Amino acid sequence: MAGISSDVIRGYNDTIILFLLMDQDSYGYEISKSIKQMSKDKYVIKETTLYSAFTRMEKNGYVRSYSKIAENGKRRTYYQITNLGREYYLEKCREWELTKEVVEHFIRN
Amino acid sequence: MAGISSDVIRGYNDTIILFLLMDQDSYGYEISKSIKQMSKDKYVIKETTLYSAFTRMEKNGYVRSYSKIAENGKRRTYYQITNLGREYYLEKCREWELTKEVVEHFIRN
DNA sequence: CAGTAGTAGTATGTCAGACGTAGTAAAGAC
DNA sequence: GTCTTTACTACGTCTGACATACTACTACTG
Repeated sequence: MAGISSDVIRGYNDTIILFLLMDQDSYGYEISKSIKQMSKDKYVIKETTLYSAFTRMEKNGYVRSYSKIAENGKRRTYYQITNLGREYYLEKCREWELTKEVVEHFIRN
Repeated sequence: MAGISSDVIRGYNDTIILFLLMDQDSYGYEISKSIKQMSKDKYVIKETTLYSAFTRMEKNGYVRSYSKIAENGKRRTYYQITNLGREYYLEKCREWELTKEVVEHFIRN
């Protein structure tokens, strides 16, 4: 078992992305690199998963997007977390604690 | 937030059910009661989710089913975990530990 | 100077798991 | 004699993740 299967992390991709937007705006490629790095290569988010998460979260009002020309002259789509996104993130964190507690009753080490 | 949303636990329903079959054979209704009780009402599995998990796991060779007439004279479908099911369960437990480690990097308390 | 790797995405369609709704049927509770 | 609990089955829908493919520009590499 090299990495993490998608169904396990399902429902937490949004949370992970929002976490990375808490302190500064960011864009797809950078976020995917951050996830890979922070998880020590244990989780590499798929591009399509990432970008569809952005679309969904923008629709839900958790993030806002804007275009910016980066230092290298290339256009990038940046994402900014909204207040609603921050609330959602914190709610998901509480939910995670609850889930963890429940699941661990059924795990044998 | 009363309970746990389905997408969070997704991918762990099979594991939870297999855990409850580790020590003795059981059937749908009993398993659903056990989950509710062990999670202190924090997680109540939907009937359709439970029974479709049985079907899937039987197809995958993780459980075996047989009909039995219970004390009360009613017919019940019992499920028994297989060796493959036990292996799968242990693999999911290891996966859970890994997932937990990864997700917690992105959770703020 | 061509080819490859990295950066930064978009488009389209498929699949699996969870769930909503509904229905069946028999036993026990009030 | 109706309501609740027990014990399922059938069918259709939705969502998130993913496979595949494509665009386009930059940097490096031999």
